[in-house]
Amino acid sequence: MHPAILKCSLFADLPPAKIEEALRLMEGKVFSYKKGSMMLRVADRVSRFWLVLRGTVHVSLDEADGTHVIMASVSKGGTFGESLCFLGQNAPVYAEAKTDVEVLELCGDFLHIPTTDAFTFLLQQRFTAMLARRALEMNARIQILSKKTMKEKILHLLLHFGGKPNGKPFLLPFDRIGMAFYLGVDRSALSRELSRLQEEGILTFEKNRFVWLKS
Amino acid sequence: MHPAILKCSLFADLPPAKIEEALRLMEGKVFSYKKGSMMLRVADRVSRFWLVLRGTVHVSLDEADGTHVIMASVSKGGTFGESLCFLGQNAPVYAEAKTDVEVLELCGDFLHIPTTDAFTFLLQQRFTAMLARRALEMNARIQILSKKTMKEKILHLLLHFGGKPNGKPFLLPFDRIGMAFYLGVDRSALSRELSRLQEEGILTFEKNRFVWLKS
DNA sequence: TAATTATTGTTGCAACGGCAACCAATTTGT
DNA sequence: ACAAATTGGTTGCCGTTGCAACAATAATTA
Repeated sequence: MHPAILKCSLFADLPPAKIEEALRLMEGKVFSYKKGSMMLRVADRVSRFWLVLRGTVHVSLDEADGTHVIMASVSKGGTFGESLCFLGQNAPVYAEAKTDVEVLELCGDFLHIPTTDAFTFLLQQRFTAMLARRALEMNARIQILSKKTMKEKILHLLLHFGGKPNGKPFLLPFDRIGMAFYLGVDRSALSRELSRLQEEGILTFEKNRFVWLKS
Repeated sequence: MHPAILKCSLFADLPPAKIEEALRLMEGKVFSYKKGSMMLRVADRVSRFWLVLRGTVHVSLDEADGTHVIMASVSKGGTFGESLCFLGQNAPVYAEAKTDVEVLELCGDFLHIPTTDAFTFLLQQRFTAMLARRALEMNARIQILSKKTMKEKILHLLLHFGGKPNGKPFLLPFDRIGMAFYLGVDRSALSRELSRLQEEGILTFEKNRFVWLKS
């Protein structure tokens, strides 16, 4: 039983035996991918979704003009492909192992079968809740992306992931490139602005460890 | 039977009798609100969601610093509050009638009851599909918001809502303010850039009617 | 019809931030 | 241990765009 499984809201708080049962129901299989390999290609029909057990996966999209857009960066405990899986759509994106990764592949077929079995229904409910939470999460990102200045974007991101400015250090789930991507800004410009914020005495940081100084 | 109901994927293609049945199941009630009135306030417990029958609703959020952020602009056939409703969360946002509106209020309780009734299950499935599609839709918006230049944002928005550049005029579901909001840019800067695109011979427009000129 | 309000387009100014090029430090692989 | 690759920070340049103020229509209301 991999600990990352419990980080996913689908399986959180379930006793091991129930997790086994869930994995059977969802035909859970573990796969390993080498850094750089694809676990989902554009136009693939999606009928499963993925839970990342180890490493980082980038869900990306190549546009007509050749630009490469990272839609999501998923690491331990995170999932991707649920929406496409439920809809059974062809993928408009591809998923690439950014490091060596281990993923749990889950089949969504059980979501489309009516049931009165309490446990199966619980999993269906949790899946839908996951989609709902995902929508709220994306709302938060849209809110950040809509900010006009980089400073505002950064401060909102830190409040969102770091909670209240109470002097306690906290970790962001991004490296600089990932952070720049999430904010929709240039990496070097982000470094510049972060340094500026540090000079202003608003916060300090080192790598992805941040500390608020004053509110 | 209001025609806007059929624009919603929950009810699309259902015969009138089935729609009646669905509305009974979801305790559908029609409400009218005057322009400027609130149909959902911050911190309200959400156990219903809404389908807009007439007019436009803005889902907004007031931040600590006093700024006012429009999270969504919903008009005829559109819904809001589904995610919060399913999760039974308290609203982090409020919903305001931007014009006089008529909305259909729907109760989400039936979503949490296991069933083998084919029709009830169909509605549950459609609701989940709605959340999944919403996530994909938000993905598209995030993709647009992540563009670095306004020109790119505009062109992607138009491709997204107007389809292929085939010389046929198409309508955007925004006025300029709404469009600027969706793109996360300043309204007047948007007007300037649109005029520039027109000068460059890429497209023509008048109000919210646009035409691609060359690919 | 006159007055008011809403909507869209225009422009000057200043600065925010994208971009490229570079360096330093750390990590990875052989 | 060494080379190579990755990651993060710095800086100069200058184009893009936020912002404010205003003009011109169009739509609404008295």
